[in-house]
Amino acid sequence: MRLSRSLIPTLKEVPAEAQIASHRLMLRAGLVRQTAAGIYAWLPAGLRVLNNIADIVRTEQDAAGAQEVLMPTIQPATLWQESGRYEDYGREMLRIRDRHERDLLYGPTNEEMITDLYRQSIRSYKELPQIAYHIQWKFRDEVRPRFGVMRGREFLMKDAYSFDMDYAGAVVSYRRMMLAYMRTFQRLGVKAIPMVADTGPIGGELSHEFIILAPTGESQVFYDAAFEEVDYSAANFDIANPDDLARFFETMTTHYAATDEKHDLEAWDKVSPDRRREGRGIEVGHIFYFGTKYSAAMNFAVTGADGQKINPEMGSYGIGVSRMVGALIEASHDEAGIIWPDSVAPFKAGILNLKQGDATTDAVCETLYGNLRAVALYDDRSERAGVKFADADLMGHPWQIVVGPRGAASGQVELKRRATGERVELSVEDALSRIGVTNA
RNA sequence: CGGGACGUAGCACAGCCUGGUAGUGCGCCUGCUUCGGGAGCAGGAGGCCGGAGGUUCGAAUCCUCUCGUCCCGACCA
Repeated sequence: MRLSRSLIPTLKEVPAEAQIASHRLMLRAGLVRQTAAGIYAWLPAGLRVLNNIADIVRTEQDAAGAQEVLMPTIQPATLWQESGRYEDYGREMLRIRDRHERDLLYGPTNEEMITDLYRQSIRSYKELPQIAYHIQWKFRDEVRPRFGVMRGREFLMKDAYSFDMDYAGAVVSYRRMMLAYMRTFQRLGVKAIPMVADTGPIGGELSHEFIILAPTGESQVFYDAAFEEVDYSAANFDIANPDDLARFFETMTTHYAATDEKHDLEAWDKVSPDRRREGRGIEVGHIFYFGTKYSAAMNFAVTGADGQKINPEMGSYGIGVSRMVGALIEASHDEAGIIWPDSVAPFKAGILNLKQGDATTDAVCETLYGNLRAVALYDDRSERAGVKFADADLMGHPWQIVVGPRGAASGQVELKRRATGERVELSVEDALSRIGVTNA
């Protein structure tokens, strides 16, 4: 994109409402604008990040054997009355009434709806197990939205639901999702630690929160270094193989990990001191098994091999996609701005034309832009160099290609790596190949 | 949901106590100079002071109501 023709309004000063780093940077870098408390419009650069994250989540869900669906944002109250949650959910649920006085709601989650969809069509044990997911906007009318996109009222979430014939099958689905999550977070360029979470009335061990490490995270976390050493790749764990999943699950659950609320000093003492890791974290995902809670309440039963009706065992698996945008920034920024991981950056590279209007400089920039196109943001504004440097650092492109009149005259550009600050002078061709574009 | 603040130009804020022609910095526009880390000078545009009522000769300023936003705490992807 050409910056001069883009709705990417960077800000030099910070709007008063933004307190935490990610919120300030998201506003300053022109990723989002607030529309109402906890409700944001995603501008071009922000939307690209959101889509990049969603794509990675999607790829890993598909690889785990989950199938993508898309359920609506608006749901009929009747479904929730069946499960009893219409009354239980409280004021967090945004309730709506249509012109026919029918009660509707803006979905905060989708257990009821997915259960309804399955009960309509799935009759036999031969059709299970299955996992379905969707990436959809949710609404929870938080009393106090804050931290920008990290705790908004409207948020984009990937939620998956598993259906199995028995507990053993549900465990396999659970582990499969857990592995998919670890791979997802790895690809997103963050360290994530699974932590045992409250299972509430369901009981059991099958509920985990995924905390990604960020210096400004909301809770203190303690964990064994073992989590940082696991090889989550397909070479090590075949996600389709239950034995591999069992081995994976064991490594995830035998090592110590807890947030400050659940920190167990006795157990912590047993972790060898050189392996103790402490940090702060942000919750970005949650998976849990809840048995037949919804299948029983909503009368979803399939015929088993023995002819008996059985309520499938269910689990649900969420990743806060929009929250992840904020969390990634919390995990990766400095004084000057955002430092995007390559995998999610809105633009792989920023092209900085330091002398707009200079024939040679313009020509070199156009060549670069012609090769990079959609993966680059070309700063073609008639701004001074300092402004362009500052904005490029703010926006956090992994690479900056700095084109000045002196270098341009001899075919040289400067390539800067945002994460390290390292700069090198090289030819246009070499710059392109370093970035990973080879058709120069 | 308890507690506390704040709404004045696109952004950050002053003015309000003590009513009397709405200001500053940044940003924006024009010109000249400058030109590799948020330039300088000169000129200019931009406000129903969140909204509604009230008090007053006169309200950004005082009073009442209302809407919105933020912060702390309890709660959540």
